[in-house]
Amino acid sequence: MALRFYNTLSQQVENFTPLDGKTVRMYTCGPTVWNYVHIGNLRTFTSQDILRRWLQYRGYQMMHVMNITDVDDRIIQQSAAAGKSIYEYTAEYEKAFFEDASKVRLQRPEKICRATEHIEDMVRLIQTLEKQGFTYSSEGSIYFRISSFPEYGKLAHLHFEGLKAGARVDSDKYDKDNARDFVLWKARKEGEHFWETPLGPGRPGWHIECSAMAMRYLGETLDIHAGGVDLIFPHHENEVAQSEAATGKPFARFWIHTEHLMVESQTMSKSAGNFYTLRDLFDRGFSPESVRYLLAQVPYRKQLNFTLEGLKAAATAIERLRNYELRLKTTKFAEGKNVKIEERTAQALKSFEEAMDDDLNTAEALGATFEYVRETNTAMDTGEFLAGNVPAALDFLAKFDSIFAVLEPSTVDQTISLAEIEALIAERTQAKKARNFQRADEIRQRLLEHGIVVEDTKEGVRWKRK
RNA sequence: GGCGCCGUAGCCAAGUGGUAAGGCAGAGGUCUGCAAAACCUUUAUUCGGCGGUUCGAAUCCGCCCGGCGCCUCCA
Repeated sequence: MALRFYNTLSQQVENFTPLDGKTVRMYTCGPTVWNYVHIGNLRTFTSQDILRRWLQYRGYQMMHVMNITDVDDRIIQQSAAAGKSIYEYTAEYEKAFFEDASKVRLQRPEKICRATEHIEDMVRLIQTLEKQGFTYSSEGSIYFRISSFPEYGKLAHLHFEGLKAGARVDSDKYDKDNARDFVLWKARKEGEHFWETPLGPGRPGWHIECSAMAMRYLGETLDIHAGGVDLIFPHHENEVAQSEAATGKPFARFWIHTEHLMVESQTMSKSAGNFYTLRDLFDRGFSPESVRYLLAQVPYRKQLNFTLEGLKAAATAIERLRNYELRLKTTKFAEGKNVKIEERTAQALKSFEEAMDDDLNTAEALGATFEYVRETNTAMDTGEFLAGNVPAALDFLAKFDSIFAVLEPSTVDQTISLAEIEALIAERTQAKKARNFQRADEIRQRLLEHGIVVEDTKEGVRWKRK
């Protein structure tokens, strides 16, 4: 079966191929850098990371653009409260975002772009819309007239015909013809950051940045546009309207949206305030890999219930995979190659790939992986697994990790050197030979304090980092 | 009111017409000086409830119950 994704636009799973057959041009809505990102944000970014990793696995080149929203109402408000310029204020959170992103092993998009550095692109796009009659001005602000774009609502599948203008929204405080019209350019307000432009002094509306930057770097029609489900309306809907009104071409072929997560079965939102940041979880002793694993294990289109118990389970599951990898790398298997096991390895890889091709079914992909691990562990116990089977097994594991990226431990104790570890282990082996188990256990305990676990196997001692 | 999603073992979760993957936790066992690791056995005759369609349904249809989302800033 071909690679396929659920497309919000069609509400169906569709086969995916990039327009030019080679390079996937993808735009994702990045963070608004007004605060630390929380795990809800990270779920979306992690699912997009899995998406881009899988596209690359399938042989495509990536041209992935992610924006940084560094000017909006909250930023203006918060920076003013902190007595900083918006640039000073957002620099701190942008830096924190990239630190967090790298902790959970998000690949860096090919292009990162800041809204404040693309004001000219936005102005030009607004001018194009003005010339074509899609806009109107009111008190220095410029609005998009949704009644001029008949397909408005096609992404979010909302139908507005029956609704009276202003029926649901308090339109008094806006100088809009229709309450659902949205602002492209906001007139300057006293004390607020503004740009002097041909449109007059002011700042961009929220939606225009994504259209302007996406089209600037990716052209008028993107292969994929992704974000969290809450962005479908109005953000993405408005992007569709303004972009397609300007170009007359489809803005994005695939719209891929990640479901929200819940925390301990409660809804989570910035406004509700019940959210964890990555830093909170590190403080509780959880590793970045555990967070990544937990976020990645539930398919992106399903709500994920984030719990601390789930994080512990994730940590244990990762341990199991690491132990398996260690066993593959350290065991002296009998010579030869078991054909049945080679076939089983190929089959496991195929199951893994088919699961990922199927709209990124990570749960199924993990199932295929663990099933294989259990079966080959058994084969190792019975001696059926031979030295010649190791390369293919390691290859499968490497492929798994090229997507999930959890096998490499991220915390390494630097207070003890390799030489010291080896020396202590040698001493312990001697102590054991002399049946001085007290000394042997003492050494094992001491190493454990450095996060090193010593294991006695049939073939001798081996150690690993916890 | 409109649109959409979900409800599978203690927890997480796959499976969308052919007789319940996987992970974690629990119990027992093998191995071990003790551990660790690994393996084995065990844990849902059943998939929110009630009807219907079918040779056959967790999977399709109807109704009901429960949870969530969007229609307003939000990943």
